[in-house]
Parts: sequence; structure tokens; C-alpha cells
Amino acid sequence: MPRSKGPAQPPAETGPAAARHLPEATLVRLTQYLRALTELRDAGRSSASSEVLAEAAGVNSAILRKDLSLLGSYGTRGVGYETEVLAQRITECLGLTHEWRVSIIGAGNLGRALSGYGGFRNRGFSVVALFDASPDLIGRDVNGLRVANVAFLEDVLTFTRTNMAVLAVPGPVAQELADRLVRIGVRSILSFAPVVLQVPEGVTLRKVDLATELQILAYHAQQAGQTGLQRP
Amino acid sequence: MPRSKGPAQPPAETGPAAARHLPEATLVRLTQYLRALTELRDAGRSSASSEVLAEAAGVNSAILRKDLSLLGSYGTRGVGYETEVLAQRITECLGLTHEWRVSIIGAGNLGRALSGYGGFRNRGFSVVALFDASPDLIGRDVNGLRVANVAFLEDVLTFTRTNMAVLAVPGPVAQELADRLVRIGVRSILSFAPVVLQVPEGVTLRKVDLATELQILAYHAQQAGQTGLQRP
DNA sequence: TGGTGTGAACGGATTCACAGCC
DNA sequence: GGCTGTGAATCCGTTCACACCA
Repeated sequence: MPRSKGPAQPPAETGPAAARHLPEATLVRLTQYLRALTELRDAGRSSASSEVLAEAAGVNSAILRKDLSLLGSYGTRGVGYETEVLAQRITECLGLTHEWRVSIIGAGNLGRALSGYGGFRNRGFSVVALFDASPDLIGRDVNGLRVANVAFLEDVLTFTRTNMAVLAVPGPVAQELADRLVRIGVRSILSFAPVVLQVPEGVTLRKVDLATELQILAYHAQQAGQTGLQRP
Repeated sequence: MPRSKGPAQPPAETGPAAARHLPEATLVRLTQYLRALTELRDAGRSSASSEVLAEAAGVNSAILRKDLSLLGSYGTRGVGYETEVLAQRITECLGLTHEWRVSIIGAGNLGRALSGYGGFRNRGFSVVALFDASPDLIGRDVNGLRVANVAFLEDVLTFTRTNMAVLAVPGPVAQELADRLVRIGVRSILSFAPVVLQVPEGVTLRKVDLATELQILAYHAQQAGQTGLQRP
């Protein structure tokens, strides 16, 4: 579509590239669309309308169309979106065609849970190493991985060509480990440690905080005056 | 709502209550301020400026002052905020003075990790039950809790007076369990299952999706052209 | 003087509504 | 007729800048 002006078209982009900068909120939803598309396709649907797809992804259809329009025109008016084509397009956009090699630092309960999480392998992520500092854990087999000594972190990250790391360690040692990760060249870190981490520009850090999640639930429950089980 | 105009002042609120409706983004930061305040207080600081506090919480000071102003005036001009007083105020606002009784559904790696997570107990959450469907797990002791049979979910939730639940179960059974939780009266659910869950109005559902987090990291890494370790 | 509290400006994201295409 | 794609309007959240106060 030869859009005249408006929100700055990427000037004559070749191929199906486009999508320079996707808003964070859109990114989150794209991953949901991707899952919904996979389910619909596996259920034998070759196409779906924005209404159906939005329902499956748990969002409203207006925002879905808006999001998808950022990737370019991949729907057919009067019909909908081809599940296969669109899934492929989103996969490309998210950078999931590349193989991501993930190391998990910390082989406690959480680290072990993550290393066995099936949702990773399905989506282009391989867990290539699992580290701990405890002699009780080092050398043990966890989900087919041998727990490595975190003293050799740098060597193993290099050897395994790790390009993404998950921090599942206690708060007090998290910053120190993040520093080591950054120094050896890891630029993408997901942290479960309940502390504020400082990383230099150019490193992407995401945080998941379990206590925060419960605290926010508590706020909403309190707001609604729900202090116990609410029989209907 | 008869909103007159402007940013709608709560008309003449009595007592230190106020704070009808805190924005979601503010809630997330309040939990960060709370942690930062606890650390500062434990380090012996009885007061801190917005600048210091923001630094400790990993945000900028303007948004911190804005957030805190929503709770009422708790700072002293020229001085800052009293750590003790402010921590108490935030604790109240978030509804953390009440005791929250959490049941965890699913005693796999993730469920076990969560049941042992120290960050909960410290913040007014007690894990009161842990469930699973597998005969291999039922009856086993995990972090001082006996794994209960999920067949008796309703009875145990009632007995333990559970008012918050965490779903750490495989996707395919998550909706069914969410339905049972809702039916028995649970109104606050945190789900780790990688599926879209439907819950009725009045039930607060939060989702943590590990695959989504990695996918978003992948996007940013790809944007920056980082496909391997980046030596400095 | 130093630092809070807050209107006002700004920017980003969501919703609305419909033109345009199949 | 049905559904996408998208301007316009709206809502929400952040940043700015400064009046005001201890």
C-alpha cells in the first residue's frame, strides 16, 4: 500500500524485512500470537481471522491487527491470516530463526526447573550449560546436563558458545556473576535474583521477580476486600 | 464515574488512606521501593532522598516522587523520606499487613523451587500447601510441607484457609485446575503455565511466562546483531 | 539551600471507527 | 458481506520544571 506520509515508512525496504523498532508491549503480545498460531495450526486450521486469533491469544482484536500491521500486511481482507505464514513471519521478527544457546547459572531448585522446562527447546533455545558453586551439585547430572563448576564459568561459556544467560542465584552473588557474564561477552541476561542489577549499555537485562508478582496480587485482593476464600 | 475534569482529586479523603487506584506500573515500582527501603534501613539509614532511594531501586527520581505522591505526603522537603515510615506506608498500601496464605499447585521442579523460595516468607506470604497428582510425589516431604493429593484440592484449600494460589502445572491441565480454584473461592492466582487462562470477572490472574522472557531477549539481541559472545 | 510535591507538556500505547479490498 | 489495515481520538504513564517548604 502506497501510504503517502503519516508514521514514517521505512523508505523502500526490500524483502519482507521492515519492523525496525517494535514497542515492548507489542513484543510481549507477539510471543502470545506465536503460541496461539502454533496451536491453531496444530489443530488443523490453515487460516484465522483477527477475532479468532485474538481470542486464542487472550487479547482484543483491534490491538492484534495494529500489532500485525507493524510487521507488514500479512492478512487477506475478508479472510484472515494464514497461520503458517504468519507464524513464520513472527518467528523471523523475534529473531527465533537463529539458534540461541542458553546457560543457566545456579542449579538450585529454580535452575533445575528451568533447565528442564520444555518450553525452551520448542522455541529455538538450547540449554547448553548449567552452573553451580556447591560441591554437592557440581558434577551431578540434571536433565542430561552435567552441573559445571561456576569457577570455570568463562571457559565453559566460551566453549559452549553461550549467547544468553539465566541467573538463578541468590541475590548477594547476582551482581558479581552478572559482571562476569558481561565481561566474557554475554549481552542478554534474564535474572530471577531479587536485587537491582547494574549492567552497562548494550546489555539487555530482563528481570522476573516472584515476590513482586505475589505482592501485586495481594494489592488487588486487598482492594477487592478479599481476605479469605470467597464462596460463590 | 462523574469525573469532572483535570486529574481528579480524591475529594477530602480522611486519614492516611487515599490511594484508591494505583496504576499497575506504579505497583511494580512500589515493590521495588519497598525492597530498597528495607535494605537502606537495615544498612542503618533512617532517611533517604528521592535521589538515593531511586538509585537503590533502579529507577529515576522523578517517577519515584510521582509514585510516592500518590500515597500522600510522606517526605520532608529539604530532607527526604524516613525509611521506616515510608516502608510501613507502602506495606499497608500493598495489602501486606494481612497474612496471605499461598497454596502451590504442582510439585514438579518449579513448584518445589517456589515452595522453598525465601522471598515469600519475608514478605508476609506463607506457603500452606503443595499439591501434585503424581503418586511418586504425593506424601513426600518438600521444604517441610507434605505434598498433598490434588484430588483433595478443595478440602485442603478450605482447611488451610488458602487465599492465593500459584499454578505450576503443565499447560494442558492448567485451565481445569484454575476452574477448580475459582469454584472453591480463590480470587488471586499466579500462573506459570504457558497457556491462556480464562477466569471470571473478580478473579485476579497474573502470568509469568519463561519462554516469553527469552523470546524478548532474543529480539533485542537480534536487533543489536549479537549472535555470539561479544568480546570487548 | 536542598529536596519534595505537582501542574503541565510530552510521548507511547490502546481503542475507535471506517475506508478499502477480497 | 466480511475482515484487514490504519488514521484519529483517547487514555495512560513518564518526564520536565518549578513553586513551595523545612
